[in-house]
Amino acid sequence: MPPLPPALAAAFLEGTSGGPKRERTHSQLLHAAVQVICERGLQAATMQQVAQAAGVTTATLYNHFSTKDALVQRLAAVLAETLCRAINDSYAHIADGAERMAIGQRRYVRLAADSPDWTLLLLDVMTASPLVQETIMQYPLADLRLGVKQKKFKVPSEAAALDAINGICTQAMRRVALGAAPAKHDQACAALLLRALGMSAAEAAEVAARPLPPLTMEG
Amino acid sequence: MPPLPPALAAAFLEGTSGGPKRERTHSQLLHAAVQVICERGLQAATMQQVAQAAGVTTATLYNHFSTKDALVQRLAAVLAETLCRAINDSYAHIADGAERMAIGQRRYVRLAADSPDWTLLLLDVMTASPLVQETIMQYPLADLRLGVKQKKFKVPSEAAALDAINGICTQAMRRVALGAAPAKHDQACAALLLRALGMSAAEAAEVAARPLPPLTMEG
Amino acid sequence: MPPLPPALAAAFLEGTSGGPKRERTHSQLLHAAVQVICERGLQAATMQQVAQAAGVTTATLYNHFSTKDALVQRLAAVLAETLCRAINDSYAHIADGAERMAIGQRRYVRLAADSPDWTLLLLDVMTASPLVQETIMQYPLADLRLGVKQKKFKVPSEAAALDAINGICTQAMRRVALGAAPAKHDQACAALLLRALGMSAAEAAEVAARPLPPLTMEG
Amino acid sequence: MPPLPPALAAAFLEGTSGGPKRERTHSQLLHAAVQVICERGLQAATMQQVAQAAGVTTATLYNHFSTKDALVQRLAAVLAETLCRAINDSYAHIADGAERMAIGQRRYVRLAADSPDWTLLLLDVMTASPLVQETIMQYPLADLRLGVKQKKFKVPSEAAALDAINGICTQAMRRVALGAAPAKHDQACAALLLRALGMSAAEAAEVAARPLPPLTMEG
DNA sequence: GATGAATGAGGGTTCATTCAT
DNA sequence: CATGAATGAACCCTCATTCAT
Repeated sequence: MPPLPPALAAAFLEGTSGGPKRERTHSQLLHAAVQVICERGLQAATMQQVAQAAGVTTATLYNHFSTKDALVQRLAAVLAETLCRAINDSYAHIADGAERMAIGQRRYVRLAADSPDWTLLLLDVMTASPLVQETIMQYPLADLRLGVKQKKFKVPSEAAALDAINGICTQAMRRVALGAAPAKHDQACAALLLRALGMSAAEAAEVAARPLPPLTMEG
Repeated sequence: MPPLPPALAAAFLEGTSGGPKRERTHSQLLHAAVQVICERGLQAATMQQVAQAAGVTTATLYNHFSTKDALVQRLAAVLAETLCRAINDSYAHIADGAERMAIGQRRYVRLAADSPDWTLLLLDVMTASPLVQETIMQYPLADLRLGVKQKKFKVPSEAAALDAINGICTQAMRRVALGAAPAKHDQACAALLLRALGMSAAEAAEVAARPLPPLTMEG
Repeated sequence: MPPLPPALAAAFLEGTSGGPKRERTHSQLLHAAVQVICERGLQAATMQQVAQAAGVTTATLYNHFSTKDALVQRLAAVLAETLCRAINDSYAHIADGAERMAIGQRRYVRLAADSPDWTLLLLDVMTASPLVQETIMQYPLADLRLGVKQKKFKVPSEAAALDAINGICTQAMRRVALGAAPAKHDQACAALLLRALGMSAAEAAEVAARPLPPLTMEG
Repeated sequence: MPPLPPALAAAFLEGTSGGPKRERTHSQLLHAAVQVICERGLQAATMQQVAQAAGVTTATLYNHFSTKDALVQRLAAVLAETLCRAINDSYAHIADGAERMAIGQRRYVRLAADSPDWTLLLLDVMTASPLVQETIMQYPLADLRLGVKQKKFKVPSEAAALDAINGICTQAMRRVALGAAPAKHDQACAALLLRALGMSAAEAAEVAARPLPPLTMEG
């Protein structure tokens, strides 16, 4: 399963082998979907391909997900859940809103370097699932508010700030995934983001350059 | 053609009536494509529907565009060309790189308010056509470099700056097109962008609040 | 179970609560089938839907009826049995073959007014089950022969008479069930039938207008 | 094309070889539909089978009939049109409403003897297409009214009379098609029908026994 | 006897695309 | 150049039915 980010594989794969049969199949189907969508793209991927990749018939696939859209939605939700939890847990011990923001941002961008295909899948899937997008944005939103309360950030509107956070991150991920980014793109983008949110250039650069806490699923 | 932004309609429609027959048909086909894609979405739109909307047979449509992808690419190129030229022309007389940047950004965001469907089409089409995206980005890139030369901007890397420009703008457009934006979202986002590019909060806010030059196609 | 004709519900429902477990389940399955087929139509109804309506799994349903056709056949038989017995019992005390014929006919037509969905189901199911149709026709056949023996009827052939009986009745039921029948359609059709079987117009009208004996399941 | 009633084949087949290509294909598709539905039954017949029988792909079939239902409706309409016109033309010269009624009825019943499969198709298709059924009933309705005006018929209600006409005829056709009818079933049923409509037994028998005018398409 | 899970076989429908005219 | 007509290749989805537990 090459495209799966190694750091997240463990968490996402959990349940593949244990648990009752229905849940095992369910997991296998989601994994097959990841594989296929990574290879062919979201809209070119077919239910048949997913079923075949999972080693079941389409009928079985439809027993678990009543439509292709339902499968995609569920996949988006699971991916988002897994990813957000993993990243967020990695900096649970950081109290500084600005640093939290920078770490989150940089983690996503680095993910794109580690697993380009997977990242494009994620971006595709998010666009197709506004609900999940909102779920994801809860995390940076919390950090944003924390930073504001700590007087690190000052923004004209929360909506604009969210657009900056989401927009810069998304764009950076896409660029990195496509292989068109210079070195330390994650830091540069994080610095720009912090500046957009109201920090001075110096501060922003410093916070954005701090070492990233490790990403483990065991914490 | 309700979804076409009125300000751009004239420019885009040019060529519909004049010129040799082949070019007229060509234009009509592109217009039909805009209509259909606005109504059904990029991927749900079919060649048959486009042909019918243009009042020709599919075979004729294929005489002009050898594949659906070619049609979409061409449409993207024309849309981008028209839009960029119009917006860029509107602030040709502005010498301040920062103000130029802000105006460009705000114009795009306002477009989303005026023509939500058309905007979503544009965003769709851009995602599907990296080449065109690059073309568009030439304009803000020039303004970015101008601002840097004028010491208004200071950025860690051009790539990061472009991601900020593109990302914030795209996200803001989407939010506005979906009707989820507060008032003056264009100004707020422009201000954030200018801050990201290195301006102080005060300066950024002032520049972002300056009146927008009118958008005419005749100038 | 709204579509079940109230007068027949009791008889049809008998066995739902009493008896050994297997028979109770059997009854419940048939009832579920009635419900589902009334709602979706005979051919659109699926075994899954029937099972779900009965609160069991499809596998259980298949434990009782080896195929969908078997279920339908059994349902047809039970419906016919229930219905014929009820109607026939209601005029057991009538000795006049012509009156018996008229009552039977009118009862069926009235059933269509009381329970249109159920009636359409019945017609569907009959068409799909010639054996059951023949079973039903035994009752009017007996009345026909009685009437002939009593010199009330005189027909060129039994087959033709049966076609008249069955055809007029079926058609009238359909019309009534579809809501396209005038008032007293049952009497009018019964009168036509009696005339077809050889009675004078005056006699036919008189017999067809006699009061219907009540339809009870207990008598 | 065994199941097509020879007498009607000519009329129905007209257009198979002449005319523009689209219409030729259209006709071929309808013929293929007749064949397939006769062999497999209405609901078991698939679009694929029809397409294959016509020697085209399913896509072509869908170019002509946008859904299976559309195909069936159109087929019903064409069959009804062909059949009604042929039968009606055959007794255009008869002025007696009763005789017209008897001829129509008998022709339909005889049709069932000549082409049992085709008849069952017709009955199936009619049930699935109430609009067409109404179209067909226009012809006997006209004869009914004529007979009433001529004082040959006297009926309690037009609706009841139509049910008798339609019901007896349908039932007789089915019985004959299934091979369960005695000799001269057409005459017997016609006589019953005329009696139902108010004629005396003697008159009815006499009218029903008159020779049938020939059924030619050339008239 | 009931169940959970799975499936084989196909059904209707779509659409980008081609080619003789 | 435009067209009418046709098509190949899937696609999403359904459902009667089975079998290990």
